[in-house]
Amino acid sequence: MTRPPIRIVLADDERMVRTALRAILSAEPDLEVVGEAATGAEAVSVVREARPDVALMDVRMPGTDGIRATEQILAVLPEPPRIVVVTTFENDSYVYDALRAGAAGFLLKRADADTLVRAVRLVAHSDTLLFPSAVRALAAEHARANPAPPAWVARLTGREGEVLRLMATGLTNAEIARSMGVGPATVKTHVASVLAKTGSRDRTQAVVRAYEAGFMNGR
Amino acid sequence: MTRPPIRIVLADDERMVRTALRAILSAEPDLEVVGEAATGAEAVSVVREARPDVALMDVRMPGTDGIRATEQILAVLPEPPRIVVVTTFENDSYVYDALRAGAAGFLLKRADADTLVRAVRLVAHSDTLLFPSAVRALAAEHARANPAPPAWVARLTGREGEVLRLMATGLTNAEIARSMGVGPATVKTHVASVLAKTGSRDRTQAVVRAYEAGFMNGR
DNA sequence: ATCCCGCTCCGCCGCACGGGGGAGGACCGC
DNA sequence: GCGGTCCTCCCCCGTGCGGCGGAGCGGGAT
Repeated sequence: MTRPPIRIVLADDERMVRTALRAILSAEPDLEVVGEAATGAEAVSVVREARPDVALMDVRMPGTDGIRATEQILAVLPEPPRIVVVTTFENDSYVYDALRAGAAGFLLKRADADTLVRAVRLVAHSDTLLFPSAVRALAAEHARANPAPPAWVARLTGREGEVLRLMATGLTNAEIARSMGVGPATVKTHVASVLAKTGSRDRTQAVVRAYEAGFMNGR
Repeated sequence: MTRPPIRIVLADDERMVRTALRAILSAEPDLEVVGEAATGAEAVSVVREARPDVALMDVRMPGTDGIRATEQILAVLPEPPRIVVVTTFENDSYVYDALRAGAAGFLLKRADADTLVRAVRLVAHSDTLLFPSAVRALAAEHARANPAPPAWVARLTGREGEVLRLMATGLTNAEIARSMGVGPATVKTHVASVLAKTGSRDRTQAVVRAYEAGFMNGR
């Protein structure tokens, strides 16, 4: 069962990293590096030209980063490569973005050569492997849970934001006033502004908007 | 580089499934089925005896299901096997539970033999593979985003639940009444019950509770 | 047959809330 | 200096909301 070699594109802004990766991967007979890129934009065009099976994509790159490049590749190409996103720290928020962008895999730079090779073979050969729709669903849920905040969030002034947060904990105007150390009339003014800017008629609607907008994420 | 064979335990309540899995896996020289179990409890004891490298765990089993068995195995054994959870439908809520329980992999029953074998080799050989802490973090976030609903959720009657959902979209009592096809007085009664059962004084507080309790997950 | 519960309504009352005004002071940029 | 924004606070008024008590009706349990 001899398969054609796995075609790989490397995208990393540091030449040394690319060289190291190429050395590791080229040592395997079934792997073949067919292109390199130093920027996100370059990665997109190189992938479009070389049509690899797998792309190793660094997150931090000048210009368009690896995440955006991943999005663009998956959006543009009809049969995109499996994209493995590479980063240094595992607890990066990049992880979520990478999965959401459609990355097939996620790899740490500190990974040893064996792990790297195995990961490449894995994503290349598997149509749907270990975490098929599961990860996708989790990432989608993450996206649903952390949507892009609406425009009105930015328009809220500092005080109005405070008031909205307190509103969204179920406090009355009087309680908010005490909590903020101002008069009730002031709170009423801020509440009115919040209602206007959020397009709500109720404080209840404003609270709903706050939650739906992810404004209350983090207490 | 000849390694010792990968020791595998199969846990599935259907004998035919176990037989089929054993047939597929035994055909590979580097795989060895060292035990079978038909229930979750049995799986725990068999794994404890046989000390396999990998356990294929069906979710639906009489008594303790695969998820609980996974939890117990990982909690009890010092060097637990890599557990691959097997189920029929990929959009099961089991997926989240499996990942949260600490399953190393997730496999669909419709997977072909090649995928199955590859998955087993994969989880067996990899200390930390493609989605190391990423999946764990996502699953943890899922757990945080979907906490166990408070007791009052169960106490709500059907109508009260409907009213709460409509409240939590920012509707007034009159609008809820129209939306439900009942009189405003009826809605007031239900609202009062909801406030009492949720321990809220406001409709606003009730809405907050609804969101915090994950009551509004899914629009 | 009885009780309990859920769903459906009614009236009355007090009040926090929201709308519509206005006003003064602090800060910033042109 | 002057306009703009933000924060602060005031009054009046209408009303949606929530608390209280009561009532009829149907179904399931005992």
